[in-house]
Amino acid sequence: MAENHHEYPRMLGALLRIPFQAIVTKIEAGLRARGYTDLRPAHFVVFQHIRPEGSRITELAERAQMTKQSMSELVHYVEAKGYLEREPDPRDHRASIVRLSMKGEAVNNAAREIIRQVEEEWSNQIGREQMNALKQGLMAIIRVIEVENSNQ
Amino acid sequence: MAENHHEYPRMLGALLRIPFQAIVTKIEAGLRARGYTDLRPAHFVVFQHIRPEGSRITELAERAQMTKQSMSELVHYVEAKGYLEREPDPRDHRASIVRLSMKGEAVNNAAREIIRQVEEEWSNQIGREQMNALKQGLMAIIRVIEVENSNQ
DNA sequence: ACTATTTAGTCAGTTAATCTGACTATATTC
DNA sequence: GAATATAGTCAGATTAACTGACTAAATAGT
Repeated sequence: MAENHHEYPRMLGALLRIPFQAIVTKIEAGLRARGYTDLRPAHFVVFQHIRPEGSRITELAERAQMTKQSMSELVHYVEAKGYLEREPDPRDHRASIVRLSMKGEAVNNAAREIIRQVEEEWSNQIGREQMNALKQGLMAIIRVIEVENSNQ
Repeated sequence: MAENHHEYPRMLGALLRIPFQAIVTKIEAGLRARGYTDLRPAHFVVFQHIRPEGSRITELAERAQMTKQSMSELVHYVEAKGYLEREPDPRDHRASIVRLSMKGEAVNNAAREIIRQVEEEWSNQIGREQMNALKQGLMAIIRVIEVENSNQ
C-alpha cells in the first residue's frame, strides 16, 4: 500500500515487492518454457518449504502460513502430477512424509537455475559488489525476522 | 521454489520473499489493529498502483498485471467500503477516474507509517548503513527491471 | 461523413485458492 | 485406561481471479 511511485521515493514495501514479483514472473515463465505447464504459482510454496529429508503436511502448512486443509490440497495436486512421493511416517501412523520425486527434484533444480540466471543478469547490471551488499543486507534482515518469530 | 533452507545458502528468490512476506504480514496486522478490518491483502494492489491524481481501472489492471475484470471487482469493493471515489473522465466518456477518498488517504498513510516503523526497527537491528546499502541495491535492481520492461 | 476498428468498462459464468467446521484414527498425558 | 491432543481428510463456503460476450464511446481509414 502506498509503497510505490516514481515521483516520491518508494517505501521499503515496494522496494522489496517489485524485485520479488519480477523474479516470480521469471520463474513462472522459465518453468513454462521448460515444459512444466502444470505448476501454478500457488504450488510453488510446496517446493519452497519442503525439506530434503521430506516434510509433514502440517509442517508445510505452518511454514507457508496456511491451513493444513489448503496445504493438503496443494500437496495432493502436486503429488498427482508426479512431483512428490508420500510415505507413512513410521514414528507416527497418523502422519505421512512427503518428499520430492525425481521429477520434483528436476523442477526444483530448474527453478534454482532460473533464479541463478536472474541473479547473474542483475549482477552484471548493478555490479557484483552491490549485489553482494544487497544479499548481505537481506540475510541480515532475515536473521532479524527469525529472531522476532522465535520469541514472538 | 528451492529458494530456502537454513542448511544451504538461500537463493535470491527466498532472500527477497522472506522480508517481503514479513512486511505484508505486518501491514495486514497493523491495519487490522487500527480498525481497518474490511481490507484484505488482495485489495492492497489498488492502493499500491493508484496515482495521486487518480487512475483508470484499465491502467490499474495493467500495472497490477491482472485483467480489467478482476481489477474492476476489487475497485468496486474498495469503493463500496468508502476508500475510493469515482468520477467520469471528462476527456473520454467511456472511462472513469478513481482516486482515494479521505478515508482512502487515511489507510494509505497508516500503511506508510507501518512500513516506516518496520524499516526503523530493522534498521536499528542491522545498522543504518547496511539498511541504506540494501535500499540502494534494491533501487538499482528496480531500475534494471524497468529498463527490461520498457524494451521488452 | 460514415464505416470499421479499437478501447473502457461491465455482466455472467467458471475455475482456482483458501477458509471453516466436522470427522477418523492414532498418540500422548495423567 | 480415560481424557485430551494431533495428523490428516471430507464437505461445503467464500474469495480471487479468469474467459467470453457485450455496450457505449473514441479513433482511424477511406
